Amino acid sequence: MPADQLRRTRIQDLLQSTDLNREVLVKGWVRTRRGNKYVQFIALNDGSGLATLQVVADAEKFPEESLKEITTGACIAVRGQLVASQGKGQAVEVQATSIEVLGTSDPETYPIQRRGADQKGISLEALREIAHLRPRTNTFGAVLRIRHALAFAIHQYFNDHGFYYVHTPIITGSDAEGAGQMFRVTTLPPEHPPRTEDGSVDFSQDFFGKQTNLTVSGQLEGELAALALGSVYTFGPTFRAENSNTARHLAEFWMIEPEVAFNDLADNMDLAEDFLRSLVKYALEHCAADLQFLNDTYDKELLGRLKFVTDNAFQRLTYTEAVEILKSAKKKFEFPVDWGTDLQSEHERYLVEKHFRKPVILTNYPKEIKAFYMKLDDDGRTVRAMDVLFPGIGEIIGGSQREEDLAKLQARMAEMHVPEDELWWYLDTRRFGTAPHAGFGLGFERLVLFVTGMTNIRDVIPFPRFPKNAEF
RNA sequence: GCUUCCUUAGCUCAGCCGGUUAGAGCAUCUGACUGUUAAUCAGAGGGUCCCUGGUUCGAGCCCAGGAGGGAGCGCCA
Repeated sequence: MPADQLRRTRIQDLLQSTDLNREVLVKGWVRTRRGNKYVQFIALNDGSGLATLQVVADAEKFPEESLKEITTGACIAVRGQLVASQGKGQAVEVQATSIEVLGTSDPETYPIQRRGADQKGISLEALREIAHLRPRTNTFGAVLRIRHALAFAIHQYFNDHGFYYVHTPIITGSDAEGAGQMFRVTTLPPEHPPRTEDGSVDFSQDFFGKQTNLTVSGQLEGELAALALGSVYTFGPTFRAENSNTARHLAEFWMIEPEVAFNDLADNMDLAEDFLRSLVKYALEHCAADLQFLNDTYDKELLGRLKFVTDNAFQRLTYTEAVEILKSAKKKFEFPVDWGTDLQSEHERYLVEKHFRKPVILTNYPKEIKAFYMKLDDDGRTVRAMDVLFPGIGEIIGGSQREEDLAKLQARMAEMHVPEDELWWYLDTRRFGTAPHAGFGLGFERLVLFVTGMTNIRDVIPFPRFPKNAEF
């Protein structure tokens, strides 16, 4: 094949190739270059995997002066022979015949230099300041590949189980979804918005002719779709304008929300558990090298924890049973446990990490501490809610069987001061062919947190959005 | 939003009781070395000690205010 018709090969594919002594073309970013006046070695990475390809440049073809621009961070295209390696660190390498520098990288100012001996390298906090370059690191390459694999596995799971992917709106006309503070969407001039006669902002002149916000949940629209298509799910961005400063919250995050007609709470738990387990299993099977790297680098118990989730049933118990366990626990809690109040992080962590030592599904919470749309239990005190609690993460899933009875739903809305007129379309589902149904929300980044073993949610999304930060 | 800790070279960090010209490792640059792979060895350059004000003969260090960051909590996914 003529050289100029040669097509680029992904480095990951080359490293697994047994078809040696052929001409190849690779393109990627230089991790390191080292050597002497006779031979130079370039470690090249193209993002197709964690491992680098060793490119060998002999001095007879490449005098050292010609390699000046091949510095850490530079982008190069290499033609050469794929050969068995003479060195010990790799099975194959590329003996270069030509190297083209596609993009230089000033070594004095490129911030991601190779990590040296006896030092920790750039901290995750420092990398957050250079989020535009951090995908070049081993850690973020691994996290982003795993994030992709999990997203793919989610679609595959639902497709294989007869679910339809519905696209719920990102801009919503409702501000009564009950899931938190919303970001306003408007095209009105911020300095001098049009006013009505009573002095308030005249949103009838806004783009949509009314107040609009970014969605905090696709659930209500998901319920509409489930009551037509049977089994559906959403997977999209979600926005919360809460001033949350924690390692588990983002202002912009991705949420997966399955909703299934005719499912009750037990079906909902079965779905959540099987779903989570299959996603973890997918990652273990398809991201072995990246997970091994994260296990070795950050958390020696990561792989063990993931395998534990795939091999063991989650512990299911009611809120009432959990309160009894916590009350009889010897541990002194900062906040007292009492039936009717929501569990604190320390209580959830005790149940998951100390008492059961496995993922826990808590159900049947007091109605006062849960959303208006959850189905009332027969005792009139609790609702058919479920929270899935994971070690290190806390609440990874929140869901419920929904109240399908129109009168009971309206009564709950009145109790909780949810305006009926804004949700007339939602109530219509209970007027026309209502049906039992259930669903839940899974925070995608919390799933990625658990699977990667990262400890801050800002490190599992490419460009995190959180209070006081919308750079990049 | 609350509590608490932190901010010194590109990165990771020392810096004693407030006392001369600010320290290390790595990175970067220069040189040496015939296959390296956390390469090795020698040398060099590199500082708004987060900002503002104060105390003091003298502040990286003490005090006040501000900014930014981490951890924990609340809200939740």
